[in-house]
Amino acid sequence: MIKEKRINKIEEYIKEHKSASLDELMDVFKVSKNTIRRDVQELVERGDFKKVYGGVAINDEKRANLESFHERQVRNQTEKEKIGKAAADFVQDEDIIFIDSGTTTIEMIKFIKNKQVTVITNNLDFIVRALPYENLNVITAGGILERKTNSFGSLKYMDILNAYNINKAFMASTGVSLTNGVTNASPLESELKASIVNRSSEVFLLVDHDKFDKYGLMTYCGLDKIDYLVTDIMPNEVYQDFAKKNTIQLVIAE
Amino acid sequence: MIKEKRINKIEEYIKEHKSASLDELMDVFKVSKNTIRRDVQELVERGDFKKVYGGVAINDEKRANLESFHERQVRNQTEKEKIGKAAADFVQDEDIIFIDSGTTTIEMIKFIKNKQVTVITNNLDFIVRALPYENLNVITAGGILERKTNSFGSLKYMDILNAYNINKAFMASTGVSLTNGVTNASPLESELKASIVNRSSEVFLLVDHDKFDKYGLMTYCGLDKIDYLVTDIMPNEVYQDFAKKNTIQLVIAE
DNA sequence: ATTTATATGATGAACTTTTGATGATTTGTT
DNA sequence: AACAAATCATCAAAAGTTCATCATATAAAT
Repeated sequence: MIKEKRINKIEEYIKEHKSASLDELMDVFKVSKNTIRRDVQELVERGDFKKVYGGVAINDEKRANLESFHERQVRNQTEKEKIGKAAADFVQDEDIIFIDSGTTTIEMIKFIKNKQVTVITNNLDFIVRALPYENLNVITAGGILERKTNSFGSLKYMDILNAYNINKAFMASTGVSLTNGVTNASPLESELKASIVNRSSEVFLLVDHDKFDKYGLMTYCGLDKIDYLVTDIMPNEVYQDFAKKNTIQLVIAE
Repeated sequence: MIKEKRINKIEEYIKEHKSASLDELMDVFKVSKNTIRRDVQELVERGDFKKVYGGVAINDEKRANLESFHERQVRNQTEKEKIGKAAADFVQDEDIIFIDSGTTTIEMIKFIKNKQVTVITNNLDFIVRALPYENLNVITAGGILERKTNSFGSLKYMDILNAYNINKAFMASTGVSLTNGVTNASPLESELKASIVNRSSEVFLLVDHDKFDKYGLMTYCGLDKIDYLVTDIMPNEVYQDFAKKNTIQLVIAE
């Protein structure tokens, strides 16, 4: 087994057991104590763990932080990345775009990070991941931090949205259906989303295939308000017909 | 299988397993180690992966991102932490406080993380570090992301500030002097800061000793507007006199 | 069908990283 | 203070890498 893999396994092991002695790790991974020591040292330097005499333990200060960023989006990762890429292809230099909260929309960062765009977003993960790329002009309307979605929920209609003419809005949703339209789970965010959809010249909806025929607590716009529906699998005929009738362009990623 | 397809499969494989040894890939994809090596090299050049000894692993760019948060403030760390603690001692449950941007104010997080407070802040580092503590109700006015300070610079007076009656404002400064008052370097933030100082019932200024008798680009309030001056070394008599005359309470940390 | 370009596999020499062993030093416990 | 365990520093063997070269196979273009 290569070192990298072993270190990852050790990381998992410690996370599972909350702590571990060096002898224990030595026994489980069948390498010398010396090697374990070096591996542990590396893990400690990465910041998730702290060294204790004779062993290693999780550093819970940073733990919660890291997990919220690292381990969150896993379900359908590759699909989401594909959808994000397909959507990002529509972004051009000088655009003023809105990026909704959600795990699909955040994947767009990888594909627009070198473009010259103004991004308006309430998505905290996106903001943090945009930090290294100075060409991205990032603006947020602010509001109350919602930890469920790592986003800011607006209290009321925000002035900042009036100041910018949003070109393209990239929206997410917890469920899409013909009868209930585009829905999400957070009342605080609905008003903002609805307002964005109305103001943006072009509206993109990014949803993976298993969001169809489902719906969440609040409807923030009808499906007919969408201009581009970006997803990973061609939806059934009912949606295809609806798209044709309402001039919604279906974009199937990859 | 065509090269492109194989490379994509390898990409998926590595993503799924977090890392892989060359031998492992050789075995799975039934090509020579030489080819695997070339494929891996290409994947590494694309940026998502890094080469490790004996194999390849995912390039955890998120980790680098987070490091920029943790490793940034180093100058006068201990002093700043002390000042942060001294200031945090004034924070009580149910307070509505404002936390300014800056490396001193952010230290307060460690000492208020278990209190029941509403925090209004434009300090992005603070927001991120407050994520794990659900008892902290975090609100931001938003605005344009300024990478120099990792904070949001407001465009204009924000409604959100009217909605909350800020109890205690914990302000930072790049320089303090009797003649120039309390100054900072960012024009975008000055207006917000001035408005906060006016609205908050109690104003705390957190500065370490080497900020005295210096001044920055913009003055956002006179020194007399401050109610508590929290620092690490007792300032000279001129400041002591001024404090006495203007009922400013000097707080010397530790 | 022939040429051309690209992709692959095999080999070997020089080089680098990783590992476990050893012994000296530090740290925690009684 | 005395003891045992843990850590650190150093070193040589083992495993892995890089690079160049060459032969072969496959795909694309004419």
